[in-house]
Amino acid sequence: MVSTESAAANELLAVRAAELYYEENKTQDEIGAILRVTRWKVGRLLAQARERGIIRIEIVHPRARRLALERELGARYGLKDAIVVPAPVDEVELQARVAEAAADYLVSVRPVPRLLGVSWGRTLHQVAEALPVGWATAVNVVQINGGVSLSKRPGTAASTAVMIAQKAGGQATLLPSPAILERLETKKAIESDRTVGGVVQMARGAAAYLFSAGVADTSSVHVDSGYLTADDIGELRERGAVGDVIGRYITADGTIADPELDARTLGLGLEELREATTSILVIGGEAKHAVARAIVTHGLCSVIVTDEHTARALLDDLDGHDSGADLRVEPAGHHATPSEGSSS
Amino acid sequence: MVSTESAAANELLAVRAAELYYEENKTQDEIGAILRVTRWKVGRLLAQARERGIIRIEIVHPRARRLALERELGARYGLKDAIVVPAPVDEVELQARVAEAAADYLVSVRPVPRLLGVSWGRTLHQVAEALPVGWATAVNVVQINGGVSLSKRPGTAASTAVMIAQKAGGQATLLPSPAILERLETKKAIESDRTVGGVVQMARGAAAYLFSAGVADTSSVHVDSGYLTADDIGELRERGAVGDVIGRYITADGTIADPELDARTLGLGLEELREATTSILVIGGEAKHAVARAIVTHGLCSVIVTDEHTARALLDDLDGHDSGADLRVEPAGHHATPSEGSSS
DNA sequence: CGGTCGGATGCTCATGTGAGCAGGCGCGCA
DNA sequence: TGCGCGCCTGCTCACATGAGCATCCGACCG
Repeated sequence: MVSTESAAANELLAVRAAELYYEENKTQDEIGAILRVTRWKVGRLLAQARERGIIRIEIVHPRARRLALERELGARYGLKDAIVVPAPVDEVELQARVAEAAADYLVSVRPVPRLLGVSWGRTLHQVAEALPVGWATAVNVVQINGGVSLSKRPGTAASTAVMIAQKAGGQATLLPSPAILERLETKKAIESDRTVGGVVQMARGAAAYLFSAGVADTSSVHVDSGYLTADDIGELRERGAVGDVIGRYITADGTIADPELDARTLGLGLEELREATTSILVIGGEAKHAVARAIVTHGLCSVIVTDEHTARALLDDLDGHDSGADLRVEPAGHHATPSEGSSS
Repeated sequence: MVSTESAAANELLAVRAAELYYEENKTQDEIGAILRVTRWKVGRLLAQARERGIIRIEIVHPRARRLALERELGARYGLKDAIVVPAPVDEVELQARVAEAAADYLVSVRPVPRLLGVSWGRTLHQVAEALPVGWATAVNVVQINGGVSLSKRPGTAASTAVMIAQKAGGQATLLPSPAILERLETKKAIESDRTVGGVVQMARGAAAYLFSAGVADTSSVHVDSGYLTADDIGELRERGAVGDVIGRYITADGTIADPELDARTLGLGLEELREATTSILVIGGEAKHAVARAIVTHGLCSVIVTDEHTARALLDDLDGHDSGADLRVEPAGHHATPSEGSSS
């Protein structure tokens, strides 16, 4: 077969052309002279080499992004925006990068929200730290779910909201209440208290929300903080909980795992999150793929900031995961992205 | 320090620009619009990103080459040509690629040698196999050092020369003699035999030589073939031998390790190799760095075909090299390579 | 044997891109 | 404060490049 033979020869030519073009910075014309082909053919060889993946261009930088994945994610789940950072091998580094990216994104959000609702946790704390002083002017911050001032961990809950507000020269309004109350009556009582209910009311009016999610396991801050026991987590998992969003445990279906527990959970509800125009989910790492999937497939966020592994996991279709999305992978992104990207 | 801050900002801009340019195929003008800078600045950011190594362009293909290393090698050792292939993790694969590259090179040698002198060994056998049928027309081949027809290995010695000749539609002239004789007298006697001496004489007239080199250890084909014992190798190593070239063991200084042994070695001498206009060394793999160095530093080859690790080892300067390798790695290559490469 | 089709080839032309240069800006130094 | 000095900016212009098109060649089929 002559065609096979010439195809192989062409591929070799393409490799030589690519070397001369990308490594030696020669012009296509010069390459043509060297390889004894016309410069147009050189151009075609190079195009071919790029298509076939012979040439790999990679941007190696901690702040690099994965725009292709961002587009795919956004298109697949109808997000307003998606930010995907390359995943380093180191989990700690990964969390740092995601947080940094979230901070970058927050800075660039337009219009600048006058009031920003935030949850708390390890991730959000890192985001707060990554924000530059003066990242915005006069942005007030309100805490959207009950928090742990009692935690032994340095700077959780309150300090996160405060730091974000401070760095924007705004006021922070905290939610002075536990995340989960032991008795429903207590929760109702505390909720009706002006200082608590008022904050929740204020949170409902936030122009944007910034939140993360936790995994339903014993490493959760809820266990650390004493709101839940290992047994509680065990039961939640039996009910299909994959993780929590602003304190509320959800299943892969995006439904509340334990309504009774949820009723005792104080703060913004999932509906408010779903209906918000800007709700930014910051989430990264292997362990959180399941929660992340639950959140994006059920419209609980309009923006996601994550790492490329999580992004790919979200785009990979898992054939059989009961109840929920039954996604099917499309070959590749031929999405003719008509709109210009946003995020600068 | 304002400069630090703006430099960091610039770097981020460069990263964003690179992403949009290389991953999204946007024009510099478009990128300028997105990042709110002029298109000239975008051009400069991209140039900066390339310089700083933020953008990594790699050509992933088994037949790819390392032109930069080739140029450096050629310049450093005054070679006519150097062929460097990327090194895969797998040693077997590496040998295959080097052999393939050597075959490619041989095909492209101009003027086409009417008579080609070849040695034998595992490497050269692979080269012979990698040559396409009809790689040249009417190229005759002559064996340049004594060979093992007796070896248990399939297709060594004779078959290598024969295969190369056959594929070029030429005649192969073999050297019907052992590589190393036990007694000097025997060697002299056999050498003076017309059928042997004539071949050696013919070999001296070859227009080009193709050869590899062996390591001075017990895995050598010389040991396998029974020409040398493990003890012989031990003694050679004590005398500083790093390996053999067409059957002759040399030290890192490029001198004959054991003159007495060498006198009993039949075939072309090192001087003939050194003075040849085209002598192509095919060598790859970790173990052969020392021999390779001895060969190139002492002008025994005019062309080298190797892998990138070997190439880098050859370019790394070792301060004190007294026979035993005592390598010292230098930070990186800032070697200004002034001359344009040759190899087509 | 002649017709037709698909893919590759070499071209024209519009656009994209890099080199080189004048001006401006901020910094350091007196 | 005033005066260079060097770096950065935005520009012109020449060149490199990719899109689109007419043509050619070989393969396949009636």
